[in-house]
Amino acid sequence: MRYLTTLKYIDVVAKEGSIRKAADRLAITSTALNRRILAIEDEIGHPLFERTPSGVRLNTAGELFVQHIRSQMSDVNRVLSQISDLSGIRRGHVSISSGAQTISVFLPKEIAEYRKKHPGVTFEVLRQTSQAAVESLINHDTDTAIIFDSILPSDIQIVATVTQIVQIIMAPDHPLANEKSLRLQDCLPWPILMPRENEGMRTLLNVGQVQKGTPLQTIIEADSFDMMANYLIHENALGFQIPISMSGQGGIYSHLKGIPIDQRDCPSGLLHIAQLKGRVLPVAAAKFQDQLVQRLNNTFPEDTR
Amino acid sequence: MRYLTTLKYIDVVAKEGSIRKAADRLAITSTALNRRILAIEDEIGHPLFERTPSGVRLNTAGELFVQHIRSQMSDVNRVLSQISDLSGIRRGHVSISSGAQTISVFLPKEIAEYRKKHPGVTFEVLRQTSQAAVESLINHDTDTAIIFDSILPSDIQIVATVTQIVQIIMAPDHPLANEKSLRLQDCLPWPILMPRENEGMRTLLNVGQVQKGTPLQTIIEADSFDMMANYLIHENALGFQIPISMSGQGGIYSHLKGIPIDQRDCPSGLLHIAQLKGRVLPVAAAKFQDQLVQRLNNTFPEDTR
DNA sequence: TAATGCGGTGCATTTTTTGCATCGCAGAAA
DNA sequence: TTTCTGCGATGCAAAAAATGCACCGCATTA
Repeated sequence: MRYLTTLKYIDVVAKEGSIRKAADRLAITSTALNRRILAIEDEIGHPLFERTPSGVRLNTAGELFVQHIRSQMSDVNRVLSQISDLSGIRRGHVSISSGAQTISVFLPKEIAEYRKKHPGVTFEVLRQTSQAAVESLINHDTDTAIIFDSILPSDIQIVATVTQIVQIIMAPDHPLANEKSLRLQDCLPWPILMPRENEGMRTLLNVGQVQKGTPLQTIIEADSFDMMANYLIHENALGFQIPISMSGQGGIYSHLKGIPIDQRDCPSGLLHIAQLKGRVLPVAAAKFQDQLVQRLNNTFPEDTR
Repeated sequence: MRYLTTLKYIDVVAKEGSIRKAADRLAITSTALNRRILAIEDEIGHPLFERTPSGVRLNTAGELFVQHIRSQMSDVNRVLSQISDLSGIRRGHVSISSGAQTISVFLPKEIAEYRKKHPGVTFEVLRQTSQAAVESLINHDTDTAIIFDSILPSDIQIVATVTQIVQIIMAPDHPLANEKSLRLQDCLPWPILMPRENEGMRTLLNVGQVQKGTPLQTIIEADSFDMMANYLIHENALGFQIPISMSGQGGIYSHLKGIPIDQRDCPSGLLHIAQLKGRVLPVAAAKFQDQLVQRLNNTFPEDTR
């Protein structure tokens, strides 16, 4: 969209923090870019950027304006895809923020299924922490997010929520593999693979550890659940995972055993589907989100609100 | 905003239904305008207008796009006024849809009070029927609306609601002037001034008339409540009005007597403050709306939800 | 059948945008 | 300290885009 170029330029400058760098990325001269910015600042009657010796930085007005720009640009895309829809074929692009828990098993299956129905739709999947996912939603970088966390800020709209009980995973020949439920004490003798601090699950586990003062022997801290799962094949250690990550057939998790932690030791977590509040999603994204919500509610119906 | 010119042009063309007329109004040549439209249609990859021998008309894609345009333009204004706010003074513009009931007494008072606090804010008041008010909200022609009607479509967000009992108004020396409450039967002997069909109040009165089969002697049908009120000074007739229209001191209503209709004959009406659902209002409009809501809730606290 | 009013197009002109060379300025490096 | 580097801003000429004029083809209407 030609009429959005200036806006796009401003957005890039804001992101790069330098007119020259942005100009480089946009394949134009810094002069041209600089003048466009001066022109629009003049039109608004208020500067948008603060000039520093090392570049530019958004001021308050700029923050407001850039936020507006992003919302406009994503709205244009939505309308454009709606218009494309009129010709029959569903085209579009969906971009998703996902936690490490759902990205490897759950999401590929859902995307594949959606693309069977609408081959014209393309996807973009970002693996992010909860905070990063929230930021991406706010910046209009992603349309929808799957977030494993208890609390979300108020400018995020929660579209669906299911409860996920944390499970302890281990090799199938592990001595604990036949228990029905495990307490944290039971894990003390074994080496532990722990999710990293900024993963939502770690928060839940911390509750248990702090409350009970249980000193788990953490031997590996990682932000990849797949890596941890694969490690369990080689050493008789214990890892953590939530049901949704293990739901698919095939893959590493079919060779592992998962046993729920006793609720007294570790609260169950909440898995949310979320989007930016008040935003109208592009058709493709909205439909895909619908599918996610339905799948979640059907797969984990125990959640009674 | 220069980058919005093309959008603005499209909006005008859509409204005028003709490129040449629109070009005239925009003070440019039809050629230039025509080419801008062709260019953007080309860019979108889909025509926005249907060409007829007598002009152009929006097609479905166009409808979608124009709606988007309007929302963009009003959002720009909101952001711009927010940016102005940063410099201290509150500037802005509020445009209001109002029914005939509130426009002459209630609104002027509220606007005057608001402007005492924020002299930089300008106002635009449209006297409209409920349906027209709803349309104006949807088209982003107005920011907020005061609507006297029972049901509103779902794309309108009701911000506040108060109950208004219909009153029968008359000269203070009218034989009925000392009653505490009146039934429709009591009005039969007197000439009646009736609001027009598309006023919300008429709907309420119809309920009573149809139910009871009461044949009122309507001598004047008008869409101006002020006109009807002024008429009552000259003939011993009866008119209708709701409390909010009479609340101010001074003006014609201080010389008239208002007596509530018995609830069995005429249901009480609902007065709503409403806006377009999902829309973020400009600061000035939002603040003014807040003031209206507070005033309404304070003046008519009987509404207990 | 002529006249009117509509949107679309070729071409010259005007306006806007861009790129190049260059300035002044403020930290970083020597 | 001085030098150097990288930043945004600006004057000027070239390139690109938007505009206006004259005109076309077409459908409706008087």
